[in-house]
Amino acid sequence: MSKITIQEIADLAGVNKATVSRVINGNRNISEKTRQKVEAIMKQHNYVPNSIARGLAFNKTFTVGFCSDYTDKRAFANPFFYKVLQGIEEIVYNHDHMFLMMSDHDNKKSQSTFERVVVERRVDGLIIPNTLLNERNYDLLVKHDMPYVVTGENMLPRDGVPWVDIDNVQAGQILTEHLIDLGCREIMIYAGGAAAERDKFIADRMKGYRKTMGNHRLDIRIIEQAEVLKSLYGSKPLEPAGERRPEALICCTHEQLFEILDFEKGNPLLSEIALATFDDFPMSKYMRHPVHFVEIDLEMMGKEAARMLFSLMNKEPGVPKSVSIATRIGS
Amino acid sequence: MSKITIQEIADLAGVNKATVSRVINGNRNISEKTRQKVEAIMKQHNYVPNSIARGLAFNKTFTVGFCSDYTDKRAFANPFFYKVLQGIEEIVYNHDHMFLMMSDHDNKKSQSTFERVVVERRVDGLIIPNTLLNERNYDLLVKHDMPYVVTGENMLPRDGVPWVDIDNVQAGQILTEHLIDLGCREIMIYAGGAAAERDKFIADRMKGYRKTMGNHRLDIRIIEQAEVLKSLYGSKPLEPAGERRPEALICCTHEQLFEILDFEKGNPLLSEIALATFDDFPMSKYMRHPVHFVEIDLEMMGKEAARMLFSLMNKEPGVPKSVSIATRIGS
DNA sequence: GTGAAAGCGCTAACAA
DNA sequence: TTGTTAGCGCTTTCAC
Repeated sequence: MSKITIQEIADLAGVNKATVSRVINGNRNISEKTRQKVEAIMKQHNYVPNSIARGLAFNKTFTVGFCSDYTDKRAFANPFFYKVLQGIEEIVYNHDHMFLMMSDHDNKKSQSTFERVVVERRVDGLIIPNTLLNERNYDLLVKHDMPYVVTGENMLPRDGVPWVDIDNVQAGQILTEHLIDLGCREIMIYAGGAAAERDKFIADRMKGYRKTMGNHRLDIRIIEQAEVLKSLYGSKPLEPAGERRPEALICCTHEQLFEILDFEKGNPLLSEIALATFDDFPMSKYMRHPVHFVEIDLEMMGKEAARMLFSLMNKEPGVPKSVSIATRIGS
Repeated sequence: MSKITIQEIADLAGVNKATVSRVINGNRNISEKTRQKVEAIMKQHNYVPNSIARGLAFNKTFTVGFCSDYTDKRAFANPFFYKVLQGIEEIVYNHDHMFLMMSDHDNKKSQSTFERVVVERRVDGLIIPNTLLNERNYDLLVKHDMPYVVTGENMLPRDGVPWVDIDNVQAGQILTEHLIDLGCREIMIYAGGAAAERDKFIADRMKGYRKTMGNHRLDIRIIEQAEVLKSLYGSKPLEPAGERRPEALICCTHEQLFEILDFEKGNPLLSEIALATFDDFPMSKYMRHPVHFVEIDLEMMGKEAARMLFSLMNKEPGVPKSVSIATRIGS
């Protein structure tokens, strides 16, 4: 079954298929009588226009794509990553579009998936993580005039790249503020080696920390290596100020948090420190060492990205080129 | 740009577009010379056939869909759910198809997303969770002759529904076996009220437990309510056998595990018991109360589902109507 | 207000 | 081996 076409509906209704098309597309140049008749027939036969044919005629796919970074296995393995998808998905379907999800495999043959999707015009717009926006992909998008939005702050030195990210500076601030509220004064931040230089979001979180500590006239203490923590409890601490015991440690990423947690075993003194990090996860309340979290609304991030993309696709004027999403302390 | 069509390539090569089409589709009835010339032109102009037009001509979309159960918020919120997606995605793109992901919103207007996708033939095949295979959707799939595979054992009383699931009986067995290996003898299983009747996978896990306990001539102890655990340590235990202290407790789902963990706080005695459940998660090693896990290869489940779907789409003979995937004890 | 016809970009008979 | 022609199902001028 299911092969019912616009022509058959037209025949059944005794009209031309152009008329049926007008009904489908809500064209107003049509008598109420005809419209009703055609609609009745369509309903009766459960007629639904073939989206492929429509796409061909409109030169549109009514589909939005999301391309994840396959090389970054962690991203795909990260459960929270998917909250973003969920947010996107909701907006996309509210706009009566479909949602094509892919990861950027290099295909054995010829092109990467990303390239294929752009070049074949399988979608009308694309959302990609900032890690995927390199020179090559940027050029591809521009050349093919494909609307897109980047999740995570854009790192490519190009102007006008639309992106959506959480406000990492603000996140660093409220987390630090929260620890201060809790009574901590000696608050350290673990930046993990060169990570802060590589990843701007880490640098931003640190900036928020710095700012808040400054506001409260508290000393900034940045840890580069977990090993440093050991000496903090020695008889001769690194800090010239002497015996100031650290009370809290902010980890900029979950990986860093894990590193500290692993490190903790050989270092029981660490267990006296309040641990804190960004982005809660389901099992956090059952952890051996309690951890303070910032709540990051990744679903909102997905939604904002999708909204921005539709604005771009519709060529709406005055679309902001970037959106930062505020975070809050989890309850 | 990017608007280059088959016709223009044909003109450039001085041949008919049918000839170009033959080159594209690897038709062998073509001279090597012409093929080379056409291929050169295509390459030179980065020509890629428009997938929509191809789809229309072939009456195929080269796309496979996955529909998640939106009403089951837990499923979408469950991080592990996405490992399945990852598995599907890999197979789908290896088959040179696209992957359309959706959840089954009821659309404000007219139909549900699921229905739209099936009816508009947006995909050539569909993977859906068993929770979504109700009478209505089943009829829709059959009526529209849409190939599909179900993840999770099929619960709808229909024959020939193709499904992929993990082997829950086997999972129950190896988890029980593992606890026995660890020296536990008094092993309980927490089935959580009417859950076992509602969800077959719970019943299956219990079946595996029963079987293994029987093999080892150990007593089966099924807990229906967490409260029962309290009395086990009382002076007059419920069990007629008297003072047999439970040594391990198997929780059939993560929700049950959480329930027990929450319960544990008011019940310090519980902390002596070994806890076990199915399907590991990233943070498990940092939990206050160590938990034993069965490793469930959800990615494999996705892969098998996708493979089965392609077999169905290609009308291969002798496709097995269901696949059970073995689990193992995590390291 | 409605119909006829051309065309979206591609494939697939059928001829030559 | 290649070109011609007729669709695939829909939209959209342009007449009437």
